Amino acid sequence: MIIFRVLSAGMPRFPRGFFARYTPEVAKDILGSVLVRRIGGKVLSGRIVETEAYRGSDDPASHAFRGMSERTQVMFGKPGFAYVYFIYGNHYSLNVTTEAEGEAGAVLVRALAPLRGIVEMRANRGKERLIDLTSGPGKLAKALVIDRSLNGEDLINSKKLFLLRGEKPERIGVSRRIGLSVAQETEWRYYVEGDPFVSRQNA
DNA sequence: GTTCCGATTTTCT
DNA sequence: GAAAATCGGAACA
Repeated sequence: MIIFRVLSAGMPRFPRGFFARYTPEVAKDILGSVLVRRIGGKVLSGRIVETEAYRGSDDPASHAFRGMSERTQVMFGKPGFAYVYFIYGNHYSLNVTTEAEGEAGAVLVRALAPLRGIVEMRANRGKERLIDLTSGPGKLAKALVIDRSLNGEDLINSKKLFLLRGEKPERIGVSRRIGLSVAQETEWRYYVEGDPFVSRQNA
C-alpha cells in the first residue's frame, strides 16, 4: 500500500469522464500518460508513446463495426475499462474503452517507453535491448504480462492495471492506422514525434 | 538496411 | 473456411 501511494503521488489517475469522449480525442490525450502493471509484487510501467482510435458503426476497421458480440461487448460498455483481444494466433493487444456506455469505442495502446520493471520486461520478452521490449502492441502486452484475464478490468479502480496522468508531449504525429485492409484513409493513429519507441517511423 | 513470409488460434461468415 | 488492430526470422542488398 505504501508503494501504491508513492507511485501515485503527483500523478493521479484519470477520472472516468476522461474516457467518455470522442475516441480519437482520447487517443491523442492519453499520449504521455503512464501505463502501470502490478504483478507478483513488482511494478512494470511505461510512458504511452503511440495509440490508435477505434470506434463502432462508423469505423469499418473496428471489431465493433458489425455490432456487439461476445468479444466486443466490453467496447460497448463503460469507458475506462481494459479491452484485451488475442490476434494472429500469437499476440494480445491492450485497449482502453472510450465513449459513453452503449456506444462502442476503444484506444489501442501501441507502444510504450519503458520506465519501471525493465529487468522483468527483459525476462518476459526474452530480449535484452530496450527498443525490443515495448515498441509494438504485441510486444508491450507480453512485456507487461497482459492477457485475456485482464479483459474487462476497470482501469479507474484496478490495482493490477491502470493509467496515471503524465506530461503532455511537445509534438504529436498523426497517421493512418497500422495493419488494416479497410478504412485505410482514416488518420486515427497518434504518436510522440521523434520518440524511439514508436513502433514505426514511416507510416 | 529492406522485404517477404510463416506461425497459430480466435472470431465471424 | 478465411482473415486477422503482429512479430520475428530469413533472404537479399
